[in-house]
Amino acid sequence: MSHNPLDHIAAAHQRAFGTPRAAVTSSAGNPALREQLIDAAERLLADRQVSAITTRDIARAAGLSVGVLYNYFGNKNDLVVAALLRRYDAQLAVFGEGLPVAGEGDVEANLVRYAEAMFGLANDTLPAVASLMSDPPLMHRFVAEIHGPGYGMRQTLGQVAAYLTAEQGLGRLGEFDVASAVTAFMGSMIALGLQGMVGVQGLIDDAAPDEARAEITGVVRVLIDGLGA
Amino acid sequence: MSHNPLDHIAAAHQRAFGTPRAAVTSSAGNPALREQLIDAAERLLADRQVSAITTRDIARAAGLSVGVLYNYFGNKNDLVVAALLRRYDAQLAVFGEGLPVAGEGDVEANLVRYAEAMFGLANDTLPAVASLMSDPPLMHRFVAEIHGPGYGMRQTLGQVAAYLTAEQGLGRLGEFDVASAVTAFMGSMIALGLQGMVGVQGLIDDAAPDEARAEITGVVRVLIDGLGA
Amino acid sequence: MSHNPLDHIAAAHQRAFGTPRAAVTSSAGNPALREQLIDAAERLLADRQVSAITTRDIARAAGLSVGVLYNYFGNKNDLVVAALLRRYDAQLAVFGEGLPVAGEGDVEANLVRYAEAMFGLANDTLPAVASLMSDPPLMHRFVAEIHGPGYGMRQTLGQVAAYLTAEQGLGRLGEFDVASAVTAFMGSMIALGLQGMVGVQGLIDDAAPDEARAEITGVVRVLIDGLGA
Amino acid sequence: MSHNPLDHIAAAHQRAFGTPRAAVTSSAGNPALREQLIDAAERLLADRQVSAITTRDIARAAGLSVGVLYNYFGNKNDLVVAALLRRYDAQLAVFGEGLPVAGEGDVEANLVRYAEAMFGLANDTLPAVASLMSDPPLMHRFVAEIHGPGYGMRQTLGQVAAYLTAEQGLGRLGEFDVASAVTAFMGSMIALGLQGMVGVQGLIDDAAPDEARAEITGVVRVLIDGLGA
DNA sequence: AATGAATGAGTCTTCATTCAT
DNA sequence: TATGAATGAAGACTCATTCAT
Repeated sequence: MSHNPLDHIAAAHQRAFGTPRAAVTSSAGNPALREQLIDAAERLLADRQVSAITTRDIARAAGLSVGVLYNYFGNKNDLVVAALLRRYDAQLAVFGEGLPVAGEGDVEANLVRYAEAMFGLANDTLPAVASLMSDPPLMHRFVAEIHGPGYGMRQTLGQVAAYLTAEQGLGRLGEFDVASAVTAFMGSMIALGLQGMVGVQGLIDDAAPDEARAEITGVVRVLIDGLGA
Repeated sequence: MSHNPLDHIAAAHQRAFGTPRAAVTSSAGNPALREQLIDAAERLLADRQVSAITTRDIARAAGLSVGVLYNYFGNKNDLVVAALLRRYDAQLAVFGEGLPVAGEGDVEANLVRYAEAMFGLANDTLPAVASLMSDPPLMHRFVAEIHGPGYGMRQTLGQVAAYLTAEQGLGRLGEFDVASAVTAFMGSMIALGLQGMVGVQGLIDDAAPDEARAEITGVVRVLIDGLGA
Repeated sequence: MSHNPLDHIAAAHQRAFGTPRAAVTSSAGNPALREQLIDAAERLLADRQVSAITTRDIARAAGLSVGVLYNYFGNKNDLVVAALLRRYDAQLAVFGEGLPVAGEGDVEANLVRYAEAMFGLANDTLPAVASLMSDPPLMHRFVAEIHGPGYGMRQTLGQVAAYLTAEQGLGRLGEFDVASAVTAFMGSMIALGLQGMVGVQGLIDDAAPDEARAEITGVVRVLIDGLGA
Repeated sequence: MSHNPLDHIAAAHQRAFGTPRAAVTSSAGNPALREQLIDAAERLLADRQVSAITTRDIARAAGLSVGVLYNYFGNKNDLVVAALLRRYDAQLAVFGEGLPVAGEGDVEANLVRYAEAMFGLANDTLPAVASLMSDPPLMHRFVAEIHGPGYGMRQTLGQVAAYLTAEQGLGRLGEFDVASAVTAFMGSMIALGLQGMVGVQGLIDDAAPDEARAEITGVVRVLIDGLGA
């Protein structure tokens, strides 16, 4: 149990958030401006896709000129990656908040709450991921960047894995491969998120986004009970 | 159970794939050229994302001049949608092939084969879907287009649903909500697919794409057995 | 009187309309198709400006293929010139119809009717002239073409000149330079025509196009009475 | 007579030419560049028609790059309108200069000088107006733009109207409708101007542009004496 | 160091003209 | 000879990046 490959993450997390990100680009004098730019880009990223954001947009949103961008970042992509990372971090940071602790409450109810958190994460994260897929080099840079210890989805999923492992230890859940279970959990939530993203009547099912909640419960039950006879 | 909302799909599928697709755009004389253009676009779509493909690229890849595109399609997007649909159809067409029939063989082995097929589908389909996310209007056109009877992912998932339902009827699987099970199945495969897509070491786990097969089996087992005590 | 420089025109007119236009281009087999094309172009010219008409438009309107155009005309402009000439001829042909004869009726009323005819001509003709001004080479070709004996505005104005001269001979009008009078008459009507063309509130005055009629009468009176004390 | 609707224009004129034009488009930093672009466009407008001028042409003529155009104008048409207005203003500005005052000199000689000024204006203005006729939306924008107080041809014609009215008041000209007289005057000069424009041997008469002067005198005499017995 | 105007390559689209059938 | 699909030059406009101030 204590050997789950995801166990080491909490520590890594602490380390990671303590140290500043490796400088993506040639840094310049005023760190505040760098932040201003990232903040602006992050804000724009919430509404639009990467490809729909121009350097002018970012500069205007930051209340700065386009030129400064190149004082703090090698190019537009460097800034976008930084903004994406910040966004990502913010989303992951809230993930764990208020999630049930192993051994407390009803297991099924707890799992539903975990599922809901994962569903929210998928909804927040998927657009950015999709956005990056349009730009493979950018994607790879992003992935390389978040792959440092303590970053990324693994972090988050580590919490899920830890919960499942703990409940197993308490005997409140059966024997199963935790990593696979995490994949199934997260994947189900991604699938649910894609539905709502793709239009009123989605790629996967007809359910409107609002009905997602109901579906989450259904999926959790299947995952708990299994398909077996 | 025999009333699962996905039940009617198999029939629709047959109907749909028998009739040719409604013409997406204004057509011109030589159908071969139209195909040539779609083929070229489809080929490019395999490598690059939608936004990275120019009309010149397509024309060059097709061995034609740029102007010809507008003899067969109203604009670049019309052609791209056509190419995307073709890609999609080709992928869906092979989906059903050689999949196990309910009642035959071992249930778990059958489910692994279904899972593998879904995994392949996710791998083939996700890039295009991601690509479209960068271009919401195009995405909506695409979704509207594939939403006709007999189209889309729902079709395909219908086959999975039908299999699960049939095995339930035969008593080889337990009681569960088929739609939720399909979501969990497909979602797990999407999650696995995303891993491989996102770089050597993925968003979700560290497994290289090659190890996916092993993971599929693991996930299927979890789905069958469930997490319950 | 018999020496007015416009006198020779009537004869020239007869000559001109008897003989076919000098072949503008390499002619081809079927004269009917040539006409079909000119007819189609002429029809389109009534609605749109030269620059807004494509070879495809003409071909479609003629019920022919684009290629045939180049069998009967050297290029698009040759056809346009031919159509413009035909249009022009048709407009001039109706000009004389029903205009008063010298010596009959009231002179002022007669002049108003002439003025109205000129106003109508200006309205029909100005757009085409303007259209040609956007394309100097085309303009020059057109002008060269209509400059043959018996063509063009001179023809028409010759009728006005003849009327004025005749009334002078009858003593119903005073002594004045007929050519200058024709210029003043036609010019006034062109000015009135430009007004209506240029928008609700024109370049020259505020009068709406509908009020033109009233203005015509006013102008005619000024022309008759003169500005002198 | 002192209530002729054109009377108020002189004052408006003074007001208008004192204040800078309302900004036609989104402006950018360097006003000199804006001028450079307008100057270049204006220069090109002297030779070619609107439709024959490309953004590249303007940029090259201005010694700038194409992109800069969009820093100072929303689009090509905005710049063209600005250039057209500048051309127009320059022409109108000189119109009044050195024109005779009512009560001084010989009335006929004065009218000839007015006529000559109008002829010059027609020659300078007509090409642009014709140019715009090929592009109705552009024409309407231009007309709307020049329709402000103190703008446009009406302004200029107001000076003519004022002169005529004043001479009437002094008893040096008879009774006639001033507005109609202005139309006849301006129209005659437009007709004369069109002749020279339309080619060596024109639409209306054969006179070469150089002979225009002689014709002006002839027309003025007719306008003064009238056609009446 | 910040500014923001200038740059110009690159995008989609149109259309007169050609030419194989 | 008629057809109409193919061609490709040209047009307006965008936007990441540079650089003089």
